[in-house]
Amino acid sequence: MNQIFRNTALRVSCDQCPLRVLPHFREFSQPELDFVSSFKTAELVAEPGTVLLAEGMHNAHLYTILSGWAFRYKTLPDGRRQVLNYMLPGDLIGLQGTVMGELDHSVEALTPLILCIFQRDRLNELFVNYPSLAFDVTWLASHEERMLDDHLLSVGRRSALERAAYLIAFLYKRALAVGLVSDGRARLPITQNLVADTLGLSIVHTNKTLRRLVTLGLIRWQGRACEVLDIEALVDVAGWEQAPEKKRPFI
Amino acid sequence: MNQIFRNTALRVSCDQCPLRVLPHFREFSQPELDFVSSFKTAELVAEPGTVLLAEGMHNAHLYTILSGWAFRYKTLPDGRRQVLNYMLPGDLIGLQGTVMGELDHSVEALTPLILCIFQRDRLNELFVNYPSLAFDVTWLASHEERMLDDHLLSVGRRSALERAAYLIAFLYKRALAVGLVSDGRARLPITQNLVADTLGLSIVHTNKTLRRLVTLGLIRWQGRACEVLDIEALVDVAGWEQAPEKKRPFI
DNA sequence: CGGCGGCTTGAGAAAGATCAAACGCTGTGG
DNA sequence: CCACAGCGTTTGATCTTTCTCAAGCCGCCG
Repeated sequence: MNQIFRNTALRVSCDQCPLRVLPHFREFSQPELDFVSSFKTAELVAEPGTVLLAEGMHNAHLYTILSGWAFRYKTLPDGRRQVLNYMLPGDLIGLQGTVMGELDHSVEALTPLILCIFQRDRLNELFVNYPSLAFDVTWLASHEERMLDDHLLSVGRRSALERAAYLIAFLYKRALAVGLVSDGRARLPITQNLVADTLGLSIVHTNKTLRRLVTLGLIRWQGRACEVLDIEALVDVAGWEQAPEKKRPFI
Repeated sequence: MNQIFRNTALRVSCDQCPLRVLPHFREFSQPELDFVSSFKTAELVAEPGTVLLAEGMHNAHLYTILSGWAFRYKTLPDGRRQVLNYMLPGDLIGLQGTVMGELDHSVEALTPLILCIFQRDRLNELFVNYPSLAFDVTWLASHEERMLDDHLLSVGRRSALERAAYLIAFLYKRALAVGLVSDGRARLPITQNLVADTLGLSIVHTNKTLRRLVTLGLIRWQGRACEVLDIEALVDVAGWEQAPEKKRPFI
Protein backbone atom coordinates (compact mmCIF):
# COMPACT_ATOMS: atom_id res chain seq x y z
CA MET A 1 0.00 0.00 0.00
CA ASN A 2 1.00 3.59 -0.55
CA GLN A 3 4.03 2.59 -2.48
CA ILE A 4 5.82 4.33 -5.27
CA PHE A 5 7.26 2.45 -8.20
CA ARG A 6 9.83 4.18 -10.28
CA ASN A 7 10.74 3.32 -13.83
CA THR A 8 13.97 4.57 -15.21
CA ALA A 9 12.91 3.84 -18.74
CA LEU A 10 10.41 6.05 -20.47
CA ARG A 11 7.33 4.02 -21.10
CA VAL A 12 5.46 6.65 -23.04
CA SER A 13 7.46 8.87 -25.34
CA CYS A 14 6.31 12.47 -25.34
CA ASP A 15 5.84 12.25 -29.10
CA GLN A 16 3.22 9.63 -28.54
CA CYS A 17 1.80 11.08 -25.36
CA PRO A 18 -1.85 10.04 -25.20
CA LEU A 19 -2.79 13.45 -23.79
CA ARG A 20 -1.42 15.27 -26.78
CA VAL A 21 -4.15 14.03 -29.07
CA LEU A 22 -6.95 15.38 -26.88
CA PRO A 23 -8.60 18.46 -28.38
CA HIS A 24 -8.34 20.08 -24.98
CA PHE A 25 -4.58 20.61 -25.25
CA ARG A 26 -2.66 22.90 -27.53
CA GLU A 27 -0.40 21.49 -30.20
CA PHE A 28 3.35 21.52 -29.75
CA SER A 29 6.12 22.16 -32.23
CA GLN A 30 8.72 19.47 -32.78
CA PRO A 31 11.51 21.38 -30.99
CA GLU A 32 9.22 21.86 -28.01
CA LEU A 33 8.37 18.18 -28.01
CA ASP A 34 12.03 17.24 -28.22
CA PHE A 35 12.90 19.39 -25.27
CA VAL A 36 10.04 18.10 -23.15
CA SER A 37 11.11 14.55 -23.98
CA SER A 38 14.58 15.27 -22.65
CA PHE A 39 13.13 17.17 -19.69
CA LYS A 40 11.20 14.09 -18.66
CA THR A 41 13.47 11.66 -16.86
CA ALA A 42 11.16 8.84 -15.88
CA GLU A 43 7.71 7.72 -15.05
CA LEU A 44 6.31 6.91 -11.68
CA VAL A 45 3.37 4.84 -10.60
CA ALA A 46 1.67 5.57 -7.29
CA GLU A 47 -1.13 3.87 -5.40
CA PRO A 48 -4.15 5.73 -4.00
CA GLY A 49 -3.26 7.34 -0.69
CA THR A 50 0.38 7.92 -1.58
CA VAL A 51 1.61 11.32 -0.44
CA LEU A 52 3.58 12.55 -3.46
CA LEU A 53 4.65 15.84 -1.97
CA ALA A 54 4.51 16.94 1.65
CA GLU A 55 4.24 20.38 3.16
CA GLY A 56 7.66 21.76 4.05
CA MET A 57 9.63 19.76 1.50
CA HIS A 58 12.59 21.57 0.08
CA ASN A 59 13.56 19.38 -2.83
CA ALA A 60 10.17 18.60 -4.18
CA HIS A 61 9.90 16.94 -7.53
CA LEU A 62 8.13 18.34 -10.53
CA TYR A 63 5.58 16.06 -12.15
CA THR A 64 2.84 16.03 -14.70
CA ILE A 65 -0.04 13.63 -14.30
CA LEU A 66 -0.24 11.21 -17.17
CA SER A 67 -3.23 9.38 -15.78
CA GLY A 68 -5.26 9.32 -12.60
CA TRP A 69 -6.52 11.82 -10.02
CA ALA A 70 -4.72 13.53 -7.15
CA PHE A 71 -5.54 16.33 -4.74
CA ARG A 72 -3.69 19.17 -3.08
CA TYR A 73 -4.33 20.11 0.54
CA LYS A 74 -3.10 22.01 3.58
CA THR A 75 -3.64 21.34 7.26
CA LEU A 76 -3.78 23.42 10.42
CA PRO A 77 -1.55 22.50 13.36
CA ASP A 78 -4.45 20.69 15.06
CA GLY A 79 -5.15 18.54 12.01
CA ARG A 80 -8.06 20.31 10.37
CA ARG A 81 -7.61 19.77 6.65
CA GLN A 82 -8.58 21.88 3.65
CA VAL A 83 -8.48 20.44 0.16
CA LEU A 84 -7.25 23.18 -2.19
CA ASN A 85 -7.73 21.63 -5.59
CA TYR A 86 -7.81 18.44 -7.59
CA MET A 87 -5.30 17.48 -10.24
CA LEU A 88 -6.08 15.50 -13.38
CA PRO A 89 -4.08 14.35 -16.40
CA GLY A 90 -2.05 17.21 -17.85
CA ASP A 91 -1.76 19.05 -14.53
CA LEU A 92 1.63 20.08 -13.26
CA ILE A 93 2.44 19.06 -9.69
CA GLY A 94 5.04 20.77 -7.55
CA LEU A 95 5.52 24.02 -9.46
CA GLN A 96 5.25 26.11 -6.29
CA GLY A 97 8.03 24.10 -4.71
CA THR A 98 10.19 24.33 -7.81
CA VAL A 99 9.74 28.03 -8.38
CA MET A 100 9.72 29.28 -4.79
CA GLY A 101 12.07 26.77 -3.21
CA GLU A 102 9.70 25.41 -0.62
CA LEU A 103 6.36 23.75 -0.76
CA ASP A 104 3.61 24.69 1.63
CA HIS A 105 0.98 22.17 0.69
CA SER A 106 0.79 18.41 0.27
CA VAL A 107 -0.32 16.29 -2.66
CA GLU A 108 -1.91 12.86 -2.38
CA ALA A 109 -2.93 10.32 -4.99
CA LEU A 110 -6.68 9.76 -5.18
CA THR A 111 -6.57 6.92 -7.71
CA PRO A 112 -3.71 4.88 -9.11
CA LEU A 113 -1.47 7.45 -10.74
CA ILE A 114 1.04 7.56 -13.54
CA LEU A 115 3.31 10.57 -13.42
CA CYS A 116 6.00 12.01 -15.68
CA ILE A 117 8.99 13.11 -13.63
CA PHE A 118 10.84 16.21 -14.77
CA GLN A 119 14.30 17.43 -13.96
CA ARG A 120 13.50 20.24 -11.63
CA ASP A 121 16.93 21.84 -11.99
CA ARG A 122 16.49 22.18 -15.73
CA LEU A 123 13.48 24.45 -15.43
CA ASN A 124 15.91 27.31 -15.85
CA GLU A 125 17.00 25.90 -19.18
CA LEU A 126 13.36 25.74 -20.23
CA PHE A 127 12.96 29.43 -19.46
CA VAL A 128 16.12 30.38 -21.32
CA ASN A 129 15.65 28.29 -24.45
CA TYR A 130 11.93 27.69 -24.78
CA PRO A 131 10.08 30.92 -24.04
CA SER A 132 6.87 29.44 -25.41
CA LEU A 133 7.06 26.65 -22.85
CA ALA A 134 7.96 29.14 -20.14
CA PHE A 135 4.84 31.01 -21.08
CA ASP A 136 2.91 27.78 -20.78
CA VAL A 137 4.23 27.27 -17.27
CA THR A 138 3.03 30.76 -16.37
CA TRP A 139 -0.28 30.00 -18.03
CA LEU A 140 -0.64 26.91 -15.87
CA ALA A 141 0.14 28.90 -12.72
CA SER A 142 -2.46 31.51 -13.70
CA HIS A 143 -4.95 28.78 -14.41
CA GLU A 144 -4.43 27.29 -10.97
CA GLU A 145 -4.90 30.76 -9.52
CA ARG A 146 -8.17 31.13 -11.37
CA MET A 147 -9.47 27.81 -10.07
CA LEU A 148 -8.53 28.86 -6.53
CA ASP A 149 -10.37 32.14 -7.01
CA ASP A 150 -13.46 30.14 -7.85
CA HIS A 151 -13.06 27.80 -4.90
CA LEU A 152 -12.57 30.70 -2.54
CA LEU A 153 -15.72 32.39 -3.82
CA SER A 154 -17.52 29.11 -3.33
CA VAL A 155 -16.34 28.36 0.19
CA GLY A 156 -16.69 31.96 1.28
CA ARG A 157 -20.03 32.89 -0.21
CA ARG A 158 -22.06 29.91 -1.36
CA SER A 159 -24.47 27.90 0.79
CA ALA A 160 -23.73 24.25 1.49
CA LEU A 161 -26.01 23.05 -1.32
CA GLU A 162 -24.60 25.54 -3.82
CA ARG A 163 -21.07 24.65 -2.82
CA ALA A 164 -21.61 20.95 -3.26
CA ALA A 165 -23.24 21.49 -6.65
CA TYR A 166 -20.39 23.75 -7.73
CA LEU A 167 -17.70 21.28 -6.70
CA ILE A 168 -19.27 18.35 -8.49
CA ALA A 169 -19.95 20.41 -11.60
CA PHE A 170 -16.37 21.66 -11.51
CA LEU A 171 -14.92 18.16 -11.27
CA TYR A 172 -17.24 16.93 -13.99
CA LYS A 173 -16.11 19.68 -16.37
CA ARG A 174 -12.50 18.91 -15.64
CA ALA A 175 -13.00 15.20 -16.21
CA LEU A 176 -14.88 15.92 -19.40
CA ALA A 177 -12.03 18.03 -20.77
CA VAL A 178 -9.53 15.18 -20.50
CA GLY A 179 -11.82 12.56 -21.91
CA LEU A 180 -12.86 10.87 -18.69
CA VAL A 181 -16.56 11.10 -19.42
CA SER A 182 -18.14 8.42 -21.59
CA ASP A 183 -21.68 8.88 -22.89
CA GLY A 184 -22.36 11.78 -20.55
CA ARG A 185 -21.60 9.83 -17.42
CA ALA A 186 -18.58 10.55 -15.28
CA ARG A 187 -17.48 8.66 -12.21
CA LEU A 188 -15.77 11.12 -9.89
CA PRO A 189 -13.46 9.18 -7.55
CA ILE A 190 -14.11 11.16 -4.38
CA THR A 191 -15.24 10.26 -0.88
CA GLN A 192 -17.65 12.31 1.19
CA ASN A 193 -14.88 12.91 3.68
CA LEU A 194 -12.87 14.55 0.92
CA VAL A 195 -15.84 16.58 -0.25
CA ALA A 196 -16.31 17.82 3.31
CA ASP A 197 -12.69 18.92 3.50
CA THR A 198 -13.03 20.65 0.14
CA LEU A 199 -16.20 22.52 0.97
CA GLY A 200 -15.20 23.48 4.50
CA LEU A 201 -18.12 21.54 6.00
CA SER A 202 -18.44 18.71 8.50
CA ILE A 203 -18.83 15.17 7.19
CA VAL A 204 -22.32 14.86 8.61
CA HIS A 205 -23.57 18.02 7.02
CA THR A 206 -21.83 17.14 3.77
CA ASN A 207 -23.65 13.85 3.71
CA LYS A 208 -27.02 15.51 4.30
CA THR A 209 -26.30 18.05 1.59
CA LEU A 210 -25.23 15.43 -0.95
CA ARG A 211 -28.32 13.44 -0.06
CA ARG A 212 -30.39 16.43 -1.14
CA LEU A 213 -28.63 16.50 -4.50
CA VAL A 214 -29.33 12.78 -4.83
CA THR A 215 -33.02 13.32 -4.02
CA LEU A 216 -33.15 16.07 -6.62
CA GLY A 217 -31.87 13.53 -9.12
CA LEU A 218 -28.71 15.48 -9.95
CA ILE A 219 -26.17 12.92 -8.80
CA ARG A 220 -25.85 9.35 -7.63
CA TRP A 221 -23.46 8.13 -4.99
CA GLN A 222 -21.97 4.68 -4.94
CA GLY A 223 -18.79 2.93 -4.02
CA ARG A 224 -16.55 5.85 -3.11
CA ALA A 225 -17.57 7.76 -6.17
CA CYS A 226 -20.06 10.28 -7.41
CA GLU A 227 -21.91 9.85 -10.66
CA VAL A 228 -23.18 13.00 -12.33
CA LEU A 229 -26.72 12.70 -13.69
CA ASP A 230 -27.62 16.28 -14.57
CA ILE A 231 -24.71 18.63 -15.10
CA GLU A 232 -26.88 21.52 -16.30
CA ALA A 233 -28.94 21.44 -13.13
CA LEU A 234 -25.80 21.32 -10.98
CA VAL A 235 -24.35 24.37 -12.69
CA ASP A 236 -27.70 26.05 -12.23
CA VAL A 237 -27.96 25.23 -8.52
CA ALA A 238 -24.43 26.54 -8.02
CA GLY A 239 -25.17 29.78 -9.85
CA TRP A 240 -21.96 29.22 -11.70
CA GLU A 241 -21.08 31.46 -14.61
CA GLN A 242 -18.24 29.68 -16.28
CA ALA A 243 -16.07 31.15 -18.96
CA PRO A 244 -15.85 28.68 -21.84
CA GLU A 245 -12.56 26.79 -21.64
CA LYS A 246 -10.18 27.30 -24.50
CA LYS A 247 -7.35 25.08 -25.52
CA ARG A 248 -4.79 24.84 -22.78
CA PRO A 249 -1.12 24.02 -22.66
CA PHE A 250 0.62 21.37 -20.63
CA ILE A 251 4.17 20.21 -20.24
CA MET B 1 -14.70 60.49 -7.36
CA ASN B 2 -13.51 57.21 -8.82
CA GLN B 3 -11.53 58.91 -11.48
CA ILE B 4 -8.40 57.82 -13.23
CA PHE B 5 -5.66 60.26 -14.12
CA ARG B 6 -3.18 59.19 -16.70
CA ASN B 7 0.25 60.62 -17.17
CA THR B 8 2.01 60.00 -20.40
CA ALA B 9 5.33 61.01 -18.97
CA LEU B 10 7.15 58.70 -16.62
CA ARG B 11 7.28 60.35 -13.28
CA VAL B 12 9.45 57.77 -11.60
CA SER B 13 12.15 56.16 -13.69
CA CYS B 14 12.56 52.44 -13.00
CA ASP B 15 16.21 53.10 -12.18
CA GLN B 16 15.12 55.22 -9.29
CA CYS B 17 12.08 53.20 -8.35
CA PRO B 18 11.53 53.69 -4.63
CA LEU B 19 10.53 50.04 -4.25
CA ARG B 20 13.84 48.83 -5.59
CA VAL B 21 15.73 49.96 -2.52
CA LEU B 22 13.56 47.96 -0.13
CA PRO B 23 15.37 44.91 1.25
CA HIS B 24 12.25 42.90 0.48
CA PHE B 25 12.82 42.93 -3.27
CA ARG B 26 15.54 41.25 -5.26
CA GLU B 27 18.13 43.29 -7.10
CA PHE B 28 17.96 43.72 -10.86
CA SER B 29 20.69 43.78 -13.45
CA GLN B 30 21.05 46.86 -15.64
CA PRO B 31 19.72 45.15 -18.80
CA GLU B 32 16.68 43.97 -16.85
CA LEU B 33 16.11 47.47 -15.56
CA ASP B 34 16.46 48.94 -19.03
CA PHE B 35 13.90 46.56 -20.42
CA VAL B 36 11.44 47.15 -17.61
CA SER B 37 11.82 50.88 -18.16
CA SER B 38 10.84 50.50 -21.77
CA PHE B 39 8.10 48.05 -20.84
CA LYS B 40 6.52 50.69 -18.63
CA THR B 41 4.58 53.15 -20.70
CA ALA B 42 3.07 55.48 -18.16
CA GLU B 43 1.86 55.99 -14.68
CA LEU B 44 -1.67 56.17 -13.49
CA VAL B 45 -3.24 57.66 -10.41
CA ALA B 46 -6.52 56.28 -9.11
CA GLU B 47 -8.83 57.31 -6.28
CA PRO B 48 -10.16 54.89 -3.67
CA GLY B 49 -13.16 53.03 -5.05
CA THR B 50 -11.92 53.07 -8.64
CA VAL B 51 -12.51 49.76 -10.38
CA LEU B 52 -9.23 49.20 -12.20
CA LEU B 53 -10.18 45.94 -13.82
CA ALA B 54 -13.60 44.38 -14.13
CA GLU B 55 -14.65 40.76 -14.45
CA GLY B 56 -15.11 39.77 -18.08
CA MET B 57 -12.72 42.35 -19.55
CA HIS B 58 -10.86 41.16 -22.58
CA ASN B 59 -8.23 43.80 -23.01
CA ALA B 60 -7.23 44.26 -19.43
CA HIS B 61 -4.16 46.29 -18.66
CA LEU B 62 -1.12 45.04 -16.85
CA TYR B 63 -0.02 47.15 -13.89
CA THR B 64 2.31 47.11 -10.95
CA ILE B 65 1.37 49.01 -7.84
CA LEU B 66 3.87 51.73 -7.07
CA SER B 67 2.04 52.94 -3.99
CA GLY B 68 -1.27 52.31 -2.27
CA TRP B 69 -3.54 49.37 -1.58
CA ALA B 70 -6.03 47.55 -3.82
CA PHE B 71 -8.07 44.39 -3.58
CA ARG B 72 -9.18 41.66 -5.92
CA TYR B 73 -12.68 40.16 -5.74
CA LYS B 74 -15.35 38.09 -7.45
CA THR B 75 -19.11 38.20 -7.16
CA LEU B 76 -21.95 35.73 -7.57
CA PRO B 77 -24.84 36.59 -9.92
CA ASP B 78 -26.97 37.75 -6.97
CA GLY B 79 -24.30 40.14 -5.73
CA ARG B 80 -22.62 38.21 -2.93
CA ARG B 81 -19.00 39.27 -2.99
CA GLN B 82 -15.81 37.44 -2.03
CA VAL B 83 -12.55 39.32 -1.64
CA LEU B 84 -9.78 37.09 -2.99
CA ASN B 85 -6.65 38.98 -2.02
CA TYR B 86 -5.14 42.37 -1.36
CA MET B 87 -2.46 44.00 -3.49
CA LEU B 88 0.31 46.21 -2.18
CA PRO B 89 3.27 48.02 -3.72
CA GLY B 90 5.23 45.68 -5.97
CA ASP B 91 2.23 43.50 -6.79
CA LEU B 92 1.35 42.78 -10.38
CA ILE B 93 -2.26 43.43 -11.37
CA GLY B 94 -3.96 41.84 -14.35
CA LEU B 95 -1.59 38.96 -15.07
CA GLN B 96 -4.46 36.48 -15.36
CA GLY B 97 -6.09 38.65 -17.98
CA THR B 98 -2.85 39.09 -19.88
CA VAL B 99 -1.80 35.45 -19.86
CA MET B 100 -5.18 33.79 -20.31
CA GLY B 101 -6.92 36.38 -22.45
CA GLU B 102 -9.86 37.05 -20.17
CA LEU B 103 -10.15 38.23 -16.63
CA ASP B 104 -12.58 36.63 -14.25
CA HIS B 105 -12.19 38.86 -11.24
CA SER B 106 -12.31 42.59 -10.54
CA VAL B 107 -9.77 44.88 -8.91
CA GLU B 108 -10.62 47.99 -6.93
CA ALA B 109 -8.47 50.69 -5.37
CA LEU B 110 -8.62 50.74 -1.59
CA THR B 111 -6.51 53.85 -1.11
CA PRO B 112 -5.20 56.44 -3.55
CA LEU B 113 -3.08 54.44 -5.94
CA ILE B 114 -0.12 55.04 -8.19
CA LEU B 115 0.33 52.38 -10.83
CA CYS B 116 2.93 51.62 -13.47
CA ILE B 117 1.28 50.69 -16.75
CA PHE B 118 2.94 48.05 -18.88
CA GLN B 119 2.55 47.23 -22.54
CA ARG B 120 0.58 44.06 -22.28
CA ASP B 121 1.38 43.02 -25.85
CA ARG B 122 5.10 43.09 -25.15
CA LEU B 123 4.92 40.41 -22.49
CA ASN B 124 5.88 37.99 -25.21
CA GLU B 125 9.05 39.96 -25.80
CA LEU B 126 9.81 39.74 -22.12
CA PHE B 127 9.54 35.95 -22.24
CA VAL B 128 11.73 35.70 -25.34
CA ASN B 129 14.51 38.08 -24.34
CA TYR B 130 14.50 38.19 -20.55
CA PRO B 131 14.07 34.68 -19.19
CA SER B 132 15.00 35.86 -15.71
CA LEU B 133 12.09 38.31 -15.77
CA ALA B 134 9.83 35.64 -17.21
CA PHE B 135 10.80 33.48 -14.29
CA ASP B 136 9.93 36.36 -11.97
CA VAL B 137 6.48 36.59 -13.52
CA THR B 138 6.00 32.89 -12.87
CA TRP B 139 7.30 33.38 -9.34
CA LEU B 140 4.71 36.08 -8.79
CA ALA B 141 1.93 33.85 -10.08
CA SER B 142 3.08 31.05 -7.76
CA HIS B 143 3.22 33.48 -4.89
CA GLU B 144 -0.34 34.56 -5.52
CA GLU B 145 -1.32 30.91 -5.64
CA ARG B 146 0.33 30.33 -2.27
CA MET B 147 -1.52 33.24 -0.68
CA LEU B 148 -4.78 31.91 -2.06
CA ASP B 149 -4.00 28.49 -0.61
CA ASP B 150 -3.67 30.12 2.78
CA HIS B 151 -6.87 32.12 2.41
CA LEU B 152 -8.76 29.02 1.34
CA LEU B 153 -7.50 27.10 4.35
CA SER B 154 -8.57 30.00 6.51
CA VAL B 155 -12.06 30.45 5.11
CA GLY B 156 -12.66 26.72 4.91
CA ARG B 157 -11.32 25.53 8.22
CA ARG B 158 -10.70 28.33 10.72
CA SER B 159 -13.29 29.68 13.17
CA ALA B 160 -14.44 33.28 12.83
CA LEU B 161 -12.01 34.51 15.47
CA GLU B 162 -9.08 32.59 13.99
CA ARG B 163 -9.94 33.82 10.53
CA ALA B 164 -10.05 37.43 11.59
CA ALA B 165 -6.75 37.11 13.43
CA TYR B 166 -5.18 35.42 10.43
CA LEU B 167 -6.34 38.08 7.99
CA ILE B 168 -5.08 40.96 10.07
CA ALA B 169 -1.77 39.25 10.76
CA PHE B 170 -1.43 38.51 7.04
CA LEU B 171 -2.06 42.11 6.04
CA TYR B 172 0.30 43.35 8.73
CA LYS B 173 3.11 41.12 7.48
CA ARG B 174 2.55 42.28 3.95
CA ALA B 175 2.55 45.93 4.96
CA LEU B 176 5.69 45.36 7.01
CA ALA B 177 7.53 43.87 4.05
CA VAL B 178 7.04 46.97 1.92
CA GLY B 179 7.92 49.43 4.63
CA LEU B 180 4.42 50.52 5.59
CA VAL B 181 4.90 49.85 9.28
CA SER B 182 6.54 52.56 11.38
CA ASP B 183 7.64 51.80 14.93
CA GLY B 184 5.70 48.57 15.02
CA ARG B 185 2.39 50.19 14.25
CA ALA B 186 0.59 49.60 10.99
CA ARG B 187 -2.62 51.21 9.87
CA LEU B 188 -4.44 48.75 7.66
CA PRO B 189 -6.85 50.68 5.42
CA ILE B 190 -9.76 48.23 5.52
CA THR B 191 -13.42 48.51 6.44
CA GLN B 192 -15.35 45.89 8.37
CA ASN B 193 -17.52 45.39 5.33
CA LEU B 194 -14.43 44.40 3.37
CA VAL B 195 -13.21 42.14 6.17
CA ALA B 196 -16.59 40.41 6.16
CA ASP B 197 -16.37 39.81 2.41
CA THR B 198 -12.84 38.48 2.83
CA LEU B 199 -13.63 36.09 5.66
CA GLY B 200 -16.90 34.84 4.22
CA LEU B 201 -18.87 36.14 7.22
CA SER B 202 -21.75 38.58 7.64
CA ILE B 203 -20.98 42.16 8.62
CA VAL B 204 -22.69 41.76 11.97
CA HIS B 205 -20.76 38.69 12.95
CA THR B 206 -17.54 40.22 11.65
CA ASN B 207 -18.09 43.21 13.89
CA LYS B 208 -18.69 41.03 16.92
CA THR B 209 -15.60 38.99 16.15
CA LEU B 210 -13.37 42.02 15.65
CA ARG B 211 -14.74 43.43 18.89
CA ARG B 212 -13.42 40.35 20.64
CA LEU B 213 -9.96 40.97 19.20
CA VAL B 214 -10.22 44.56 20.39
CA THR B 215 -11.21 43.41 23.89
CA LEU B 216 -8.26 41.02 23.90
CA GLY B 217 -6.05 44.02 23.21
CA LEU B 218 -4.74 42.66 19.90
CA ILE B 219 -6.04 45.38 17.61
CA ARG B 220 -7.66 48.77 17.64
CA TRP B 221 -10.28 49.98 15.21
CA GLN B 222 -10.70 53.55 14.19
CA GLY B 223 -11.61 55.61 11.18
CA ARG B 224 -11.92 52.94 8.48
CA ALA B 225 -8.71 51.31 9.55
CA CYS B 226 -7.33 48.64 11.78
CA GLU B 227 -4.31 49.23 13.96
CA VAL B 228 -2.31 46.17 14.97
CA LEU B 229 -1.27 46.16 18.62
CA ASP B 230 0.02 42.62 19.14
CA ILE B 231 1.09 40.80 16.01
CA GLU B 232 2.52 37.82 17.89
CA ALA B 233 -0.76 37.20 19.65
CA LEU B 234 -2.67 37.48 16.37
CA VAL B 235 -0.45 34.90 14.70
CA ASP B 236 -0.93 32.73 17.75
CA VAL B 237 -4.72 33.01 17.78
CA ALA B 238 -4.77 32.16 14.08
CA GLY B 239 -2.56 29.11 14.57
CA TRP B 240 -0.60 30.35 11.63
CA GLU B 241 2.67 28.65 10.74
CA GLN B 242 4.26 31.03 8.30
CA ALA B 243 7.25 30.21 6.21
CA PRO B 244 9.78 33.03 6.56
CA GLU B 245 9.57 35.33 3.54
CA LYS B 246 12.62 35.52 1.37
CA LYS B 247 13.51 38.22 -1.07
CA ARG B 248 10.96 38.45 -3.81
CA PRO B 249 10.96 39.74 -7.36
CA PHE B 250 8.73 42.33 -8.93
CA ILE B 251 8.45 43.90 -12.31
C1' DC C 1 -29.17 70.43 8.72
C1' DG C 2 -29.76 65.95 6.59
C1' DG C 3 -28.10 61.96 4.39
C1' DC C 4 -24.96 58.37 4.00
C1' DG C 5 -21.52 55.09 5.03
C1' DG C 6 -19.41 52.72 8.64
C1' DC C 7 -19.72 50.82 13.20
C1' DT C 8 -22.32 48.74 17.17
C1' DT C 9 -25.75 46.06 19.73
C1' DG C 10 -29.70 42.97 20.86
C1' DA C 11 -33.03 39.33 19.70
C1' DG C 12 -34.73 35.56 17.21
C1' DA C 13 -34.01 32.33 13.25
C1' DA C 14 -31.38 29.30 10.47
C1' DA C 15 -27.43 26.83 9.02
C1' DG C 16 -24.13 23.90 10.28
C1' DA C 17 -21.33 21.30 14.06
C1' DT C 18 -21.02 17.70 17.33
C1' DC C 19 -22.41 13.49 19.51
C1' DA C 20 -24.03 9.00 19.05
C1' DA C 21 -25.20 4.99 16.80
C1' DA C 22 -25.87 1.84 13.08
C1' DC C 23 -25.43 -0.21 8.30
C1' DG C 24 -22.96 -2.23 4.44
C1' DC C 25 -19.05 -3.41 2.02
C1' DT C 26 -14.30 -5.19 1.72
C1' DG C 27 -10.30 -7.28 3.02
C1' DT C 28 -7.91 -10.18 6.45
C1' DG C 29 -6.94 -13.82 9.48
C1' DG C 30 -8.43 -17.90 11.85
C1' DC D 1 -16.06 -20.33 5.20
C1' DC D 2 -16.94 -17.20 8.84
C1' DA D 3 -15.81 -13.64 12.29
C1' DC D 4 -14.18 -9.32 12.64
C1' DA D 5 -12.10 -4.85 11.89
C1' DG D 6 -12.04 -0.70 9.33
C1' DC D 7 -13.68 2.62 6.37
C1' DG D 8 -17.27 5.08 4.17
C1' DT D 9 -21.95 6.27 4.45
C1' DT D 10 -26.34 7.32 6.77
C1' DT D 11 -29.61 9.10 10.26
C1' DG D 12 -31.52 11.33 14.50
C1' DA D 13 -30.98 14.50 18.40
C1' DT D 14 -29.00 18.32 20.42
C1' DC D 15 -25.88 22.14 20.73
C1' DT D 16 -23.20 26.11 18.75
C1' DT D 17 -22.09 29.29 15.47
C1' DT D 18 -23.42 32.38 12.39
C1' DC D 19 -27.11 34.89 9.89
C1' DT D 20 -30.90 38.06 9.46
C1' DC D 21 -33.65 41.68 11.04
C1' DA D 22 -33.96 45.81 13.44
C1' DA D 23 -32.43 49.78 15.40
C1' DG D 24 -29.30 53.32 16.99
C1' DC D 25 -24.84 55.80 17.06
C1' DC D 26 -21.18 58.49 15.06
C1' DG D 27 -18.55 61.38 11.95
C1' DC D 28 -18.18 63.42 7.50
C1' DC D 29 -19.69 66.01 3.62
C1' DG D 30 -22.79 68.40 0.71
